[in-house]
Amino acid sequence: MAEHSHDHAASGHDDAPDHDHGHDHTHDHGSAPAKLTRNQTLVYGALSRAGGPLTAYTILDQLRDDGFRAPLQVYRALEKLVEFGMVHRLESLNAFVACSHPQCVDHETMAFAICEACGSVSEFADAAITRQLKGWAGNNGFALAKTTIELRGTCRSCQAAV
Amino acid sequence: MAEHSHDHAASGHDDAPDHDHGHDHTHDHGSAPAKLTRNQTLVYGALSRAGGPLTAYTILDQLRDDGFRAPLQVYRALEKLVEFGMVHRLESLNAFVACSHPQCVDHETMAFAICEACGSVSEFADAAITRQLKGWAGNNGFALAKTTIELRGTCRSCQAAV
DNA sequence: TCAGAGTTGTAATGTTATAACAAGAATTGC
DNA sequence: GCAATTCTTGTTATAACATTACAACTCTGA
Repeated sequence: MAEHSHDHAASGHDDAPDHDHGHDHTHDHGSAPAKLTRNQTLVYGALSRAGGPLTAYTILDQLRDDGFRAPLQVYRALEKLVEFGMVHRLESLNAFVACSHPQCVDHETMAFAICEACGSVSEFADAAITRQLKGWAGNNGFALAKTTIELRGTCRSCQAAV
Repeated sequence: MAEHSHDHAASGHDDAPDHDHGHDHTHDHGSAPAKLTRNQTLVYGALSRAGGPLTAYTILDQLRDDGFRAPLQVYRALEKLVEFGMVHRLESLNAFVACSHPQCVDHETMAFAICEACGSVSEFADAAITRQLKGWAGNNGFALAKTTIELRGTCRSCQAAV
């Protein structure tokens, strides 16, 4: 797949995320729980360490030593992590990436710019786009549940490296 | 999958498209050729008839009687049709849909609203969104090649049918 | 301790997509 | 016409991505 350089990356902890800092807020729209399960922690750790998109099967391979044997172990963890807003699925890549946004930013209308040369992904939110899409939905009586916005192209550094 | 009601639908021809009306324009950015091959015609016909998204394997099944035996026959035709701008790939569905726009509208920045209840797809273009995305790309030195915008939710008629 | 809910392990299978290779048509230049 | 080239096709096999089904385990609260 290539190098990946995600904005996220390791910011101190090379291991699993420090998921247990107390606040047990209970608004149920998909926010992170107080505590992740072992498998969820392992999968999230793999994605954080990678700093870029990984496929479920790549994650599986990386977690063999931790006892992972079957795809479903990965997919189940990913499902929850996506639900929690900690991980995003990149539809055009059939891959998953750790969310690079600190706190509870929207999570429903993120956009991703995927470099086809190096595989890096930049995650961003654009209020105008969000507004525009919600506007279309409103005008057309469409009850919006989730939005996928993915840009494919070549990132700045890969263009420079010509 | 369910009913599908694509804006496109049959507008006179129930059969393969009338791909041979003379004009041999030669701007090579992915416009339709003067003539499609047999397989391309069959695949495009299946998508037009369906009036909504089909997976490659569904198309394959529909074309058994026409001599199709292997997925590759479908994928190869789809690849060309997408290149020509006559078909779009829906990433979040792993499916394909005939383009519902008459002529050479952008084709690079279409958006799709997919009803999760009935499977219908509405294709639309929004200049403001396009502008906004190109703006982000410009500001971030990202050379934009292709954009995927897919809305998931419930269409007006499916909401009404509660 | 028991019931229930959620999580896990595992095998099998389903679905989507491509690689590799051989052969068949169409186009071009002569 | 007839090569040479190029594009398209057919076919087999395989890779890559994802889910169903079922049994067992673990945690929590009454």
